[in-house]
Amino acid sequence: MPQQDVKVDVFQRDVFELTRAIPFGRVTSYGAIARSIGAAGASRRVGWVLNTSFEAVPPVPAHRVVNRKGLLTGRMHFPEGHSMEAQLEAEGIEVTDHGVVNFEAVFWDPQVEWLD
DNA sequence: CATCTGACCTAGT
DNA sequence: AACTAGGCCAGAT
Repeated sequence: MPQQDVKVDVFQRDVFELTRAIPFGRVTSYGAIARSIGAAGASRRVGWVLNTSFEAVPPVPAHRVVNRKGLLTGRMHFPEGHSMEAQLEAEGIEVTDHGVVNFEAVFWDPQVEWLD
């Protein structure tokens, strides 16, 4: 197996695992995920990987990942009928104008709060 | 093969 | 505070 594929698989596995650890009703950011899996600066790749997460089992709550300002930058990539905003609001997170309301209060930092 | 693009972020000016 | 540049790296053109 080519080295590159291994790298991708590990990165993908880590992103999925951490994203699944986001508590119900909380959100985190691409950069926070990247940092806590030892890939600081690779935040763009996090989004790329999450785009492959919709059919993963167990499910990956990709809707709980927003950008640093709390904006739903990934909202166009969600499957039809499962919009990011709808899923967040179903968890009690208010969303206005493509952004999480009271973002700082619901933000979950894996580095600080992810005790494994 | 060369460039551009993107679910982003940090650091420097 | 606004802006740019650079880094990340797989796909698309």
